[in-house]
Amino acid sequence: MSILSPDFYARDTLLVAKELLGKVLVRTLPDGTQVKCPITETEAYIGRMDKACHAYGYKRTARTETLFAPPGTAYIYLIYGMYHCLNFVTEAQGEPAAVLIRGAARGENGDIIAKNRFGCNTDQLTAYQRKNLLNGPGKLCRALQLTRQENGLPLSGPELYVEDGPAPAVIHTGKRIGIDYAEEAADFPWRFWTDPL
DNA sequence: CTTCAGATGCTCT
DNA sequence: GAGCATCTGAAGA
Repeated sequence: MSILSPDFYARDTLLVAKELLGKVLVRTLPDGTQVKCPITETEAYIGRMDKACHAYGYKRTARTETLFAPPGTAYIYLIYGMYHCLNFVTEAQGEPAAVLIRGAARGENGDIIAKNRFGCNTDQLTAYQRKNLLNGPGKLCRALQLTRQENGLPLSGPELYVEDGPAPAVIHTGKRIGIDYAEEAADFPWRFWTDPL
């Protein structure tokens, strides 16, 4: 499998958000273990026109600085005081835009995910826990040990990158989650997800 | 299955 | 000081 290059990310954010579905997120943990997770849910944020984007109107602060980094950079921030969200910077450099990774499926070395989320082995999970391992941005970052320390990492690897993968047969589209404050942008249909694998 | 409250700390005004 | 791109456990239907 080939690693997606910066060229993949340096395109229209909505297109990248849709094409990321089915691609495989690869996280190399500090101990060297590689965990792989096919991406199942994404959202687009485009500073140029999107009041929900942290860098709306090209607002440049300490936090949004990463959104102005080259396409193919990881933007990770703390939300609600205790969870992290993983994004990939998109568009041409200087355009603050990104794709939020909201959900994924369990792939290679999935045992690590059960350990990080619930502190037990995969076969000890309840059916409910099994279905809710990676279906949210905070859960994903917890499972893959991603924090603000990993903010700004290039997606060219080795700590964090995306491999090519099969496009899903069906892509669902809808409103984004948790941005009711964003006025008209709250209704933009910029959330994309696949059927459960 | 559903709703609901609480946790918790960084960021910007 | 206010607000936030969320999650969990408890309680009710």
